[in-house]
Amino acid sequence: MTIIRIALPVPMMRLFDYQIDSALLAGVKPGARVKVPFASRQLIGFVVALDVTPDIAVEKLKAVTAVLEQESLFPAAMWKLLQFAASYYHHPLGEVLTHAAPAALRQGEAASYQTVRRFRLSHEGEQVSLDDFKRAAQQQRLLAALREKPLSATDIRRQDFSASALKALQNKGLIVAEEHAPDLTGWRFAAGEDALTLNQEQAVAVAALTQSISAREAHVWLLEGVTGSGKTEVYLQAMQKVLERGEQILVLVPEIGLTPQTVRRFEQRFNVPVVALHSGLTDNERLQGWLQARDNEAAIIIGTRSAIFTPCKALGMIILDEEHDSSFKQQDGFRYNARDLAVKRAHDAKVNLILGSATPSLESLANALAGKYRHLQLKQRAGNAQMARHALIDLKQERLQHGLSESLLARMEQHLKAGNQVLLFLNRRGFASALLCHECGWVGECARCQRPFTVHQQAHKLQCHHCGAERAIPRQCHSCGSPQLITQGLGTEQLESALQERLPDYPVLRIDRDSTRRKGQLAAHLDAAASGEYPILIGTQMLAKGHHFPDVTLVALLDVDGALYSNDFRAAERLGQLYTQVAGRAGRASKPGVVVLQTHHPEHPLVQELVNNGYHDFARSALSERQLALLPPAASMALIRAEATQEMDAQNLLQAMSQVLQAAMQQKTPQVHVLGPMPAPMPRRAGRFRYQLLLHAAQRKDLHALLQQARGTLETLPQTRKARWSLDIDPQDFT
DNA sequence: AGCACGCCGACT
DNA sequence: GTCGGCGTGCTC
Repeated sequence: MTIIRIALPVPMMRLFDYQIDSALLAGVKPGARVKVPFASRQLIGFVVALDVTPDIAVEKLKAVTAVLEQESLFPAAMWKLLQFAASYYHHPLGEVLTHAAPAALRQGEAASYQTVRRFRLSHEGEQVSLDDFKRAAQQQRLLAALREKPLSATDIRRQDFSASALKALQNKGLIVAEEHAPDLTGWRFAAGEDALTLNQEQAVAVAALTQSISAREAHVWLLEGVTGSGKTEVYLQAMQKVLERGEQILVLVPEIGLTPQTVRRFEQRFNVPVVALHSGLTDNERLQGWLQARDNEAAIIIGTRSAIFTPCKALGMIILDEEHDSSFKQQDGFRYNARDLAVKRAHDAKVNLILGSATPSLESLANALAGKYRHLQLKQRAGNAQMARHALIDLKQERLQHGLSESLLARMEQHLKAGNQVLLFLNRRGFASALLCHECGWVGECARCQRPFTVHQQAHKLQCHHCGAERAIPRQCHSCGSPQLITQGLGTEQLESALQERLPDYPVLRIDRDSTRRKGQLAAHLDAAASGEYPILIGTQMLAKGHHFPDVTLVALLDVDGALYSNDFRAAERLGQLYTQVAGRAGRASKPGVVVLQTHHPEHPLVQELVNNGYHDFARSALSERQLALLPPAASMALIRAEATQEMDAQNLLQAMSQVLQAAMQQKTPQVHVLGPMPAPMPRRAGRFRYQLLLHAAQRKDLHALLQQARGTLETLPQTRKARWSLDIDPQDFT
C-alpha cells in the first residue's frame, strides 16, 4: 500500500490523500485520473503527487477505486500552466483541472480516438462488373471509387456520393462497413489560396513577425490595427511561416467571433486540418478535437476562451483576436482571463503571441508602451477605404424628441435622401427604462432587485432586466391609484416607433436581443440590414461587433453619457472601444462614413480626445489617468463578492474576511488596502443582498502573497455557511 | 459543491 | 402515525 495525493473537483483549497494498492499504482504518473470514494459518492480526480506522507492517520485514508490511465492526461506544459492558473487565481486545483479537461474526460470516458467507419467492396463487390450498373449511375460511380480504395463516411460525404446509392449497394451485399482506428499520420502544410498583397504597414508587421518566427524568438505582439486595416491577412501570413515548419497554431476569438466563415477561411488558405472548438459540439466531438490538438493531428485550433486549455504537442504560435473583448474573462466559477493565461502559456512554450485589436485594452497597451510587448500598428485601412469622419452634437442646446436631437434628425434626413443607410446605437432594449406615476412619483420596481422594471410595450409586460421577472403593465399607480402612468428613459422599441412616425418613408429594422430571440433570426436580420431594404437600422451593443454595413454612411450613438461619469473606472474605456468599433461598421471607399456622438458633455476631455484624435490618443490619455489614480493596470485588484438572503449574513462574512486579511498583513507594513465591506453597485439582485470587499495593491506580488497566506482561512470561516461568496482576481466587472 | 443527518409541520 | 422542509457539518 502506498499513499497518493489527489486533486478533486470540490471548492476547497485542499488536496486529499488516498491509499492505493501497489499493483494498481504501478506506472501511474501525476496528472492521471483516478476514481475515489469521497464522502458518500465517487469522484474523478487527478493524481498530484505519489508516495506522500499524509497529514492524517493512515487508517482514516480510503482506497482508490480505479485508475483511469497511467500517463498524465495533460502534457507537461499544460500541467504547468494549470498549476500556475490555480495558484494565480487562488482557485482549487481540482476544479481548475476539471474545468480544463473536456467534459467527456471529466465524466470518466477513455481518452481515446473514436473509430471511423470505412466502406470497402465485399468479395462479390470486387467481382461484379461495372457494366451491370449502367442504369444506376450513382451506384456505378461509388463502386468505381471503391475499387481504387476504401472510403470513410466523411470521404463519401465530401465527394458527394449519394447516401441512397451506398445503402443500396450495402443491401445487395456488395459493400461492407468496417470500424477502423483513425489513421494518425499527422499533417503537412500545402499552400492553398494565394496570399493577398500587403500595404506598407502590413508588410512591416509581417516582416517583423516572420523575422521573429524564423529566429525562434518569443515575444508578445500587440497588433493595434484600425478596423479594416487587414489584421487578418497579417495573422495569415505569420501563420504560414509557422505551419511551414510543421508547428501548430492556437487561435482564440471572442464568443461571437467563431463563425463557420472564419474556419473556412483558414481551411481554404492552408489546406491543413483545422479543429474548431465551438459550443455546438457534442462532448465526444470536443474530445476528438482535444486529442487531435494534443497529438498534433490538427494544425490549427480555433476556439473561444476555454480553448486556451487545449494541449498542443507542437505549439508554434498563439493568436488572440479582439484582445480587448470582455468574453476572454470568465465571469463565474473559475474566473480566469484567457488573454493573461495566453501570455503565460506563450512565454513558457517560447512561442510568439499576437494580441490583435482595433481598440486594445489599456492593460495590453500599457505593456506595449512599457516595452514588454512589441507594438505593431496599422493606421490605414487596407485598399482604398477611408476612415470615418467624427462629429459631436451638444445636447445642452437642443430639444430632444424621443432621444433624438433636431440636428441629428436633420443629418439623418440628409443621408437618407441620398439613398444611404443610417445606423443608430442605443444600448437599452425595450420601450422605456421605467414606468412611473405622474401624480405621486411611484416607480414600478422589481421587488427582488429593487430596480425599475423595463417597459416592453410590444410584449405588453414589465420585465426586470436583472433577474428576468415579468409583470403585466399596470393601468393604475400601485401607490395612489392614479391612471396617469408615464414612461421614462428611451429604449430601442420606442425609438423604432418614434422613427416610423417621424420618417414614415424609411422602413426601420431593429436588432436587439428581443428581436433576435429565435434561432437564426440574428443572421436573417443581419442579412436584411446588409441588403439595404431598411434605410434605418437600430441596434444595441450586439450590432457593434462582427458585421460591416457598406451602405451605412451615418452612425450615431445616443445616450452614452452615463459612461463618462460612471462609478466603474472602466466605463470610459468601454465607451471608447464601442465608439471606435461602431465607427468601423460604416462606409466604404466611395462612401466614407460619419460617426455622431450626442452628448451633454462635449467638453469632456476624453470625448474631445476620442472625437478629435481617435482611440489611439484617447487610450493613451485614459491610461495616464489610470496611472494618476493608481487604478489598473497601474495597480492590482482583487474583489471578494458575497450575497445572501439576509443582509447581515453577506456583510458579516466580508467583515470577518476583512479581519482575516488585516491580521495576515500586520506582520509587515500593510501594502494591500482592504476596502469595505461595501454594498455592490447593484446592492440587491434576485432577492439577495450583495456586498463586496475590494483589495488594492500597488504591487501585484503583495496582493498575491496576502491571498496565498489567507485564502485557506477565508473558506473555512463559519460565516461562509450563510452567504455565497467568490474571489475574482483582476476583476473586469464590478456589478 | 453535494450529500447525509437531524429535528419540526401538513398529509395518507 | 409518516413524508419531507432545509439548517448544519463533513468530505482523505
